[in-house]
Amino acid sequence: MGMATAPSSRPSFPSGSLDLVLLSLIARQATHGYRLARLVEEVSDGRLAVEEGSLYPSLQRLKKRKLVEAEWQKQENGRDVRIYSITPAGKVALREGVQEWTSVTGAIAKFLNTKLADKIEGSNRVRFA
Amino acid sequence: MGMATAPSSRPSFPSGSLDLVLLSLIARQATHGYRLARLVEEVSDGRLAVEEGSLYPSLQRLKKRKLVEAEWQKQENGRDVRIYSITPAGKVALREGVQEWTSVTGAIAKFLNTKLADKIEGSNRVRFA
DNA sequence: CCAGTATGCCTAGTGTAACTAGGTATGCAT
DNA sequence: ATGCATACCTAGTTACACTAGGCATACTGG
Repeated sequence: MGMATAPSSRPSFPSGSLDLVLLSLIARQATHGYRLARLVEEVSDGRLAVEEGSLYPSLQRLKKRKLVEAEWQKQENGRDVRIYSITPAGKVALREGVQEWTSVTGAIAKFLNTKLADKIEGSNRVRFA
Repeated sequence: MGMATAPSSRPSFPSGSLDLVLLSLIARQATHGYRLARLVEEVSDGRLAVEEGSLYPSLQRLKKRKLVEAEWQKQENGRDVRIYSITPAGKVALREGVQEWTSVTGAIAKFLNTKLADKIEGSNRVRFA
């Protein structure tokens, strides 16, 4: 309590996944931050949302790690937007990151979905109780 | 140093997943903390590892939320261990948590795996640039 | 004309959770 | 007796998603 708390029902990005999701979007098409936020909601059918306070820091992290480049561009509507595009290093990091993420979430899914009874019962390999 | 002691690049749990994984293990069989750590490594074939500095705080969170109960028990080998078992509320939370986790990681996987080209190209629904 | 809304970018501060790096203690081998 | 595995715990660090603002421009309706 106290704070604006317990918004526990709001879907959020598990720590570490946001950078990867944004990088994957940028990899397919260079765009600006605001549109990335829209794409996240659109592609996930509203199941995910990036707050701007998460979005821009994430983009800065990607930029600092040289996985993306940023460039100011003037749009047709006259607005100046920062277009982010992926770098070669970004493509490598994306591939590795996806693999890592897939591996970890796959392992976690095994805990959450599988019947582990046999694994646990047959666990006399583990010598204690 | 002691035990398995991960090479520092060892994959870690995305934020929020550890409580869920531990709860799922406890749900199948009441056990103590140290064994949970072993089970995590064993079941995940070494892809995941819980450090003790993550393990015990996680168990305390679960206990505080009344999703598990803890009880000191003497083992055959003479050691006193804290046995954690799931509560009815824990079973509910586990079911909901798994569903939530599955939904979120499923949505994320769509970004990471799918060819989004059409989705993005056909994005004139989004009226800007 | 002016208000409101959507677009667009940014940052300081907060809370949480996984981790680092210790500490304590016992049982069992060597 | 010296270490090693077992077993538990906590203080402090770090990373990051989020809250809660601020700033500025374009377009719309009244």
